[in-house]
Amino acid sequence: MPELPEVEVTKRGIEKVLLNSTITKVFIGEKSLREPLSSKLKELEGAKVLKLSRRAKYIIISTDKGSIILHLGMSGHLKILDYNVDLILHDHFALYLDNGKSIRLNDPRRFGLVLFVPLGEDPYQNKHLSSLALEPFDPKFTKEYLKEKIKNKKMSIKQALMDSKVVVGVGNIYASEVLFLSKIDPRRNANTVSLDECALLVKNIVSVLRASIARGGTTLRDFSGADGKPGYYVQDLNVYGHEGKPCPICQSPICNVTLGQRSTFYCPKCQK
DNA sequence: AGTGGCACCTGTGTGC
DNA sequence: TGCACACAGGTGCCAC
Repeated sequence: MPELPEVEVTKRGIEKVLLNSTITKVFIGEKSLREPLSSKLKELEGAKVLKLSRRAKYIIISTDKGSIILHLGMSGHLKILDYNVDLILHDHFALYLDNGKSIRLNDPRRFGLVLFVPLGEDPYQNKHLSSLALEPFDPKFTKEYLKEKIKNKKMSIKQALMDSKVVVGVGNIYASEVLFLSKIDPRRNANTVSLDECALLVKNIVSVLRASIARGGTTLRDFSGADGKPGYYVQDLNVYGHEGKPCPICQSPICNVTLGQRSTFYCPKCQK
Protein backbone atom coordinates (compact mmCIF):
# COMPACT_ATOMS: atom_id res chain seq x y z
CA MET A 1 0.00 0.00 0.00
CA PRO A 2 2.24 2.82 1.07
CA GLU A 3 5.11 4.49 -0.66
CA LEU A 4 6.74 7.62 0.68
CA PRO A 5 3.80 9.97 0.04
CA GLU A 6 1.29 7.68 1.72
CA VAL A 7 3.59 7.27 4.72
CA GLU A 8 4.14 11.03 4.94
CA VAL A 9 0.39 11.68 4.75
CA THR A 10 -0.20 9.07 7.45
CA LYS A 11 2.50 10.55 9.64
CA ARG A 12 1.07 14.06 9.34
CA GLY A 13 -2.37 12.69 10.16
CA ILE A 14 -1.43 10.92 13.38
CA GLU A 15 0.92 13.73 14.39
CA LYS A 16 -2.04 16.01 15.09
CA VAL A 17 -3.42 13.56 17.63
CA LEU A 18 -0.22 12.09 19.05
CA LEU A 19 1.99 15.09 19.60
CA ASN A 20 2.11 16.15 23.25
CA SER A 21 -0.39 13.46 24.24
CA THR A 22 0.30 10.84 26.89
CA ILE A 23 -0.01 7.15 26.07
CA THR A 24 -2.33 5.59 28.63
CA LYS A 25 -2.51 2.05 27.22
CA VAL A 26 -0.66 0.00 24.61
CA PHE A 27 -2.34 -2.88 22.78
CA ILE A 28 -0.01 -5.55 21.39
CA GLY A 29 -1.57 -8.18 19.14
CA GLU A 30 -0.51 -11.81 19.34
CA LYS A 31 0.36 -12.34 15.72
CA SER A 32 3.82 -11.56 14.47
CA LEU A 33 4.38 -8.94 11.81
CA ARG A 34 7.69 -8.95 9.90
CA GLU A 35 9.09 -9.42 13.37
CA PRO A 36 7.28 -10.29 16.60
CA LEU A 37 5.99 -7.28 18.54
CA SER A 38 8.09 -6.78 21.65
CA SER A 39 6.29 -6.82 24.98
CA LYS A 40 8.63 -3.96 25.90
CA LEU A 41 6.26 -1.69 23.96
CA LYS A 42 4.19 -1.82 27.16
CA GLU A 43 6.89 0.32 28.77
CA LEU A 44 5.47 3.22 26.78
CA GLU A 45 2.36 3.38 28.94
CA GLY A 46 2.54 6.72 30.71
CA ALA A 47 4.96 8.14 28.16
CA LYS A 48 4.55 11.58 26.62
CA VAL A 49 4.88 11.82 22.84
CA LEU A 50 7.56 14.37 22.02
CA LYS A 51 8.15 14.10 18.28
CA LEU A 52 7.14 12.32 15.08
CA SER A 53 9.44 11.88 12.13
CA ARG A 54 9.70 9.91 8.93
CA ARG A 55 12.73 8.18 7.44
CA ALA A 56 12.13 6.45 4.10
CA LYS A 57 8.86 4.55 4.63
CA TYR A 58 9.37 4.29 8.39
CA ILE A 59 7.55 6.45 10.93
CA ILE A 60 9.36 7.19 14.19
CA ILE A 61 7.39 8.15 17.28
CA SER A 62 9.65 9.56 20.00
CA THR A 63 8.51 9.72 23.61
CA ASP A 64 10.11 10.43 26.97
CA LYS A 65 10.25 6.68 27.62
CA GLY A 66 11.65 5.45 24.31
CA SER A 67 10.73 5.38 20.64
CA ILE A 68 8.61 3.36 18.27
CA ILE A 69 9.67 2.53 14.72
CA LEU A 70 6.67 1.76 12.53
CA HIS A 71 6.49 0.40 9.01
CA LEU A 72 3.26 -0.22 7.12
CA GLY A 73 4.52 -2.94 4.79
CA MET A 74 2.25 -3.58 1.80
CA SER A 75 -1.13 -3.47 3.47
CA GLY A 76 -0.76 -1.52 6.70
CA HIS A 77 -2.85 1.50 7.72
CA LEU A 78 -2.89 3.70 10.76
CA LYS A 79 -6.27 5.01 11.80
CA ILE A 80 -7.32 7.54 14.40
CA LEU A 81 -10.38 6.40 16.32
CA ASP A 82 -12.10 7.33 19.55
CA TYR A 83 -10.75 5.54 22.59
CA ASN A 84 -13.73 3.24 23.02
CA VAL A 85 -14.10 1.95 19.46
CA ASP A 86 -13.57 -1.83 19.34
CA LEU A 87 -10.53 -3.37 17.71
CA ILE A 88 -11.22 -5.17 14.43
CA LEU A 89 -9.71 -8.06 12.50
CA HIS A 90 -6.05 -7.42 11.64
CA ASP A 91 -5.57 -4.70 14.23
CA HIS A 92 -2.12 -5.68 15.54
CA PHE A 93 -1.08 -2.66 17.55
CA ALA A 94 -2.78 0.32 19.16
CA LEU A 95 -1.88 3.32 21.26
CA TYR A 96 -4.57 4.73 23.54
CA LEU A 97 -4.13 8.38 24.47
CA ASP A 98 -5.14 10.68 27.31
CA ASN A 99 -6.99 12.95 24.85
CA GLY A 100 -9.71 10.38 24.22
CA LYS A 101 -8.26 9.21 20.90
CA SER A 102 -6.39 6.11 19.85
CA ILE A 103 -4.16 5.06 16.96
CA ARG A 104 -4.72 1.59 15.44
CA LEU A 105 -2.37 -0.30 13.15
CA ASN A 106 -4.36 -2.58 10.85
CA ASP A 107 -2.30 -4.78 8.54
CA PRO A 108 -3.89 -7.82 6.88
CA ARG A 109 -0.74 -9.15 5.21
CA ARG A 110 1.45 -8.53 8.23
CA PHE A 111 4.46 -7.26 6.29
CA GLY A 112 4.54 -4.24 8.58
CA LEU A 113 6.84 -3.67 11.50
CA VAL A 114 6.59 -2.23 15.01
CA LEU A 115 9.84 -1.91 16.96
CA PHE A 116 10.56 -0.60 20.42
CA VAL A 117 13.70 1.48 20.84
CA PRO A 118 14.72 2.06 24.47
CA LEU A 119 15.39 5.54 25.78
CA GLY A 120 18.95 6.57 25.02
CA GLU A 121 19.19 4.48 21.86
CA ASP A 122 19.05 6.31 18.55
CA PRO A 123 16.29 4.86 16.35
CA TYR A 124 18.22 5.98 13.28
CA GLN A 125 20.96 3.53 14.27
CA ASN A 126 18.51 0.65 14.10
CA LYS A 127 19.56 -1.92 11.50
CA HIS A 128 16.50 -1.18 9.37
CA LEU A 129 17.34 2.52 9.14
CA SER A 130 21.10 2.74 9.39
CA SER A 131 21.99 1.67 5.86
CA LEU A 132 19.34 3.63 3.99
CA ALA A 133 20.31 6.00 1.18
CA LEU A 134 19.39 9.69 0.97
CA GLU A 135 15.88 11.02 1.25
CA PRO A 136 14.62 12.30 -2.11
CA PHE A 137 13.96 15.72 -0.54
CA ASP A 138 17.52 15.98 0.76
CA PRO A 139 19.40 18.80 -1.02
CA LYS A 140 22.27 16.34 -1.48
CA PHE A 141 20.04 14.24 -3.75
CA THR A 142 21.43 15.57 -7.03
CA LYS A 143 22.04 14.26 -10.54
CA GLU A 144 25.70 13.68 -9.65
CA TYR A 145 24.72 11.66 -6.58
CA LEU A 146 22.26 9.53 -8.55
CA LYS A 147 24.69 8.95 -11.41
CA GLU A 148 27.39 7.85 -8.96
CA LYS A 149 24.98 5.42 -7.28
CA ILE A 150 23.84 3.72 -10.48
CA LYS A 151 26.87 3.96 -12.72
CA ASN A 152 27.90 0.35 -12.10
CA LYS A 153 24.45 -1.14 -11.76
CA LYS A 154 23.42 -3.70 -14.34
CA MET A 155 19.90 -4.01 -13.02
CA SER A 156 17.10 -2.10 -14.76
CA ILE A 157 16.82 1.59 -14.00
CA LYS A 158 13.37 0.91 -12.61
CA GLN A 159 14.70 -1.56 -10.04
CA ALA A 160 17.55 0.83 -9.25
CA LEU A 161 15.11 3.64 -8.43
CA MET A 162 13.33 1.31 -6.02
CA ASP A 163 16.60 0.27 -4.35
CA SER A 164 16.76 1.81 -0.88
CA LYS A 165 20.53 1.97 -1.17
CA VAL A 166 20.15 4.35 -4.13
CA VAL A 167 17.35 6.61 -2.88
CA VAL A 168 14.55 5.85 -0.44
CA GLY A 169 10.83 6.17 -0.75
CA VAL A 170 10.31 5.39 -4.44
CA GLY A 171 8.10 2.33 -4.68
CA ASN A 172 6.46 0.47 -7.50
CA ILE A 173 3.88 3.09 -8.47
CA TYR A 174 6.09 6.14 -8.46
CA ALA A 175 9.02 4.38 -10.15
CA SER A 176 6.85 3.82 -13.23
CA GLU A 177 5.46 7.35 -13.07
CA VAL A 178 8.86 9.01 -12.70
CA LEU A 179 10.32 7.05 -15.62
CA PHE A 180 7.37 8.00 -17.81
CA LEU A 181 7.80 11.70 -17.01
CA SER A 182 11.54 11.37 -17.64
CA LYS A 183 10.93 9.57 -20.97
CA ILE A 184 13.24 6.72 -19.95
CA ASP A 185 12.48 3.09 -20.75
CA PRO A 186 12.23 1.25 -17.41
CA ARG A 187 13.95 -1.82 -18.88
CA ARG A 188 17.21 -0.03 -19.63
CA ASN A 189 20.21 -1.02 -17.59
CA ALA A 190 20.82 1.58 -14.90
CA ASN A 191 24.41 2.05 -16.04
CA THR A 192 23.24 3.36 -19.44
CA VAL A 193 21.40 6.32 -17.91
CA SER A 194 23.25 9.57 -18.61
CA LEU A 195 23.96 12.46 -16.26
CA ASP A 196 21.35 14.57 -18.08
CA GLU A 197 18.81 11.80 -17.64
CA CYS A 198 19.74 11.58 -13.95
CA ALA A 199 18.91 15.28 -13.71
CA LEU A 200 15.46 14.56 -15.11
CA LEU A 201 14.97 11.64 -12.76
CA VAL A 202 15.94 13.66 -9.70
CA LYS A 203 13.63 16.50 -10.71
CA ASN A 204 10.71 14.16 -11.40
CA ILE A 205 11.18 12.03 -8.28
CA VAL A 206 10.99 15.15 -6.16
CA SER A 207 8.07 16.70 -8.02
CA VAL A 208 5.99 13.51 -8.23
CA LEU A 209 6.43 12.68 -4.55
CA ARG A 210 5.67 16.27 -3.51
CA ALA A 211 2.60 16.42 -5.72
CA SER A 212 1.32 13.13 -4.36
CA ILE A 213 1.77 14.24 -0.75
CA ALA A 214 -0.16 17.41 -1.58
CA ARG A 215 -2.98 15.27 -2.99
CA GLY A 216 -3.10 13.01 0.05
CA GLY A 217 -1.22 10.13 -1.58
CA THR A 218 -2.44 7.48 -4.01
CA THR A 219 -5.44 5.31 -3.19
CA LEU A 220 -5.50 2.19 -5.36
CA ARG A 221 -7.55 -0.25 -3.33
CA ASP A 222 -8.01 0.93 0.16
CA PHE A 223 -5.35 3.37 1.24
CA SER A 224 -6.58 6.24 3.36
CA GLY A 225 -4.92 8.77 5.57
CA ALA A 226 -5.24 8.38 9.31
CA ASP A 227 -8.37 10.52 9.12
CA GLY A 228 -9.97 8.06 6.70
CA LYS A 229 -9.71 10.29 3.63
CA PRO A 230 -8.49 8.62 0.41
CA GLY A 231 -5.57 9.96 -1.62
CA TYR A 232 -6.38 11.66 -4.88
CA TYR A 233 -3.05 11.33 -6.67
CA VAL A 234 -4.48 8.21 -8.33
CA GLN A 235 -6.22 10.64 -10.70
CA ASP A 236 -2.83 12.02 -11.73
CA LEU A 237 -1.21 8.68 -12.56
CA ASN A 238 -0.10 8.57 -16.18
CA VAL A 239 0.85 4.92 -16.63
CA TYR A 240 0.61 2.86 -13.43
CA GLY A 241 -2.31 0.45 -13.76
CA HIS A 242 -3.08 1.81 -17.24
CA GLU A 243 -2.10 -1.22 -19.34
CA GLY A 244 -3.71 -1.03 -22.78
CA LYS A 245 -5.00 2.48 -22.23
CA PRO A 246 -3.74 5.34 -24.42
CA CYS A 247 -0.59 7.18 -23.41
CA PRO A 248 -1.56 10.70 -22.34
CA ILE A 249 1.12 12.10 -24.66
CA CYS A 250 1.05 9.99 -27.85
CA GLN A 251 -2.02 7.74 -27.44
CA SER A 252 0.01 4.53 -27.89
CA PRO A 253 -1.27 1.70 -25.67
CA ILE A 254 0.57 1.54 -22.33
CA CYS A 255 2.59 -1.67 -21.86
CA ASN A 256 3.06 -3.77 -18.74
CA VAL A 257 6.29 -5.69 -18.25
CA THR A 258 7.58 -7.52 -15.19
CA LEU A 259 10.89 -6.27 -13.76
CA GLY A 260 12.21 -7.74 -10.54
CA GLN A 261 8.91 -9.59 -10.07
CA ARG A 262 6.98 -6.31 -10.06
CA SER A 263 4.56 -4.95 -12.63
CA THR A 264 6.03 -2.04 -14.56
CA PHE A 265 4.04 0.27 -16.80
CA TYR A 266 5.46 2.37 -19.62
CA CYS A 267 4.76 3.93 -22.99
CA PRO A 268 6.74 2.05 -25.68
CA LYS A 269 6.85 5.14 -27.88
CA CYS A 270 7.59 8.00 -25.47
CA GLN A 271 10.13 6.20 -23.30
CA LYS A 272 13.55 5.47 -24.81
C1' DA B 1 30.13 -7.31 -4.42
C1' DG B 2 26.20 -7.37 -6.96
C1' DT B 3 22.02 -9.47 -8.35
C1' DG B 4 17.98 -12.36 -9.19
C1' DG B 5 14.79 -15.19 -6.86
C1' DC B 6 12.03 -15.94 -3.32
C1' DA B 7 9.74 -15.87 1.17
C1' DC B 8 6.95 -13.55 4.33
C1' DC B 9 1.01 -13.09 4.51
C1' DT B 10 -4.15 -12.26 3.45
C1' DG B 11 -7.60 -10.40 0.45
C1' DT B 12 -9.60 -9.60 -3.98
C1' DG B 13 -10.62 -10.14 -8.68
C1' DT B 14 -10.88 -13.14 -12.73
C1' DG B 15 -11.78 -17.02 -15.47
C1' DC B 16 -13.38 -21.55 -15.83
C1' DT C 1 -21.90 -20.61 -6.76
C1' DG C 2 -17.46 -22.51 -6.14
C1' DC C 3 -12.91 -23.16 -6.90
C1' DA C 4 -8.06 -22.27 -8.49
C1' DC C 5 -5.04 -19.07 -9.53
C1' DA C 6 -2.76 -14.62 -10.26
C1' DC C 7 -1.75 -10.58 -8.30
C1' DA C 8 -1.28 -6.64 -4.82
C1' DG C 9 1.58 -0.18 -2.79
C1' DG C 10 7.68 -3.65 0.66
C1' DT C 11 11.68 -5.60 2.42
C1' DG C 12 15.39 -8.75 3.60
C1' DC C 13 17.73 -13.04 3.11
C1' DC C 14 19.74 -16.51 0.32
C1' DA C 15 22.33 -18.79 -3.14
C1' DC C 16 24.76 -17.89 -7.16
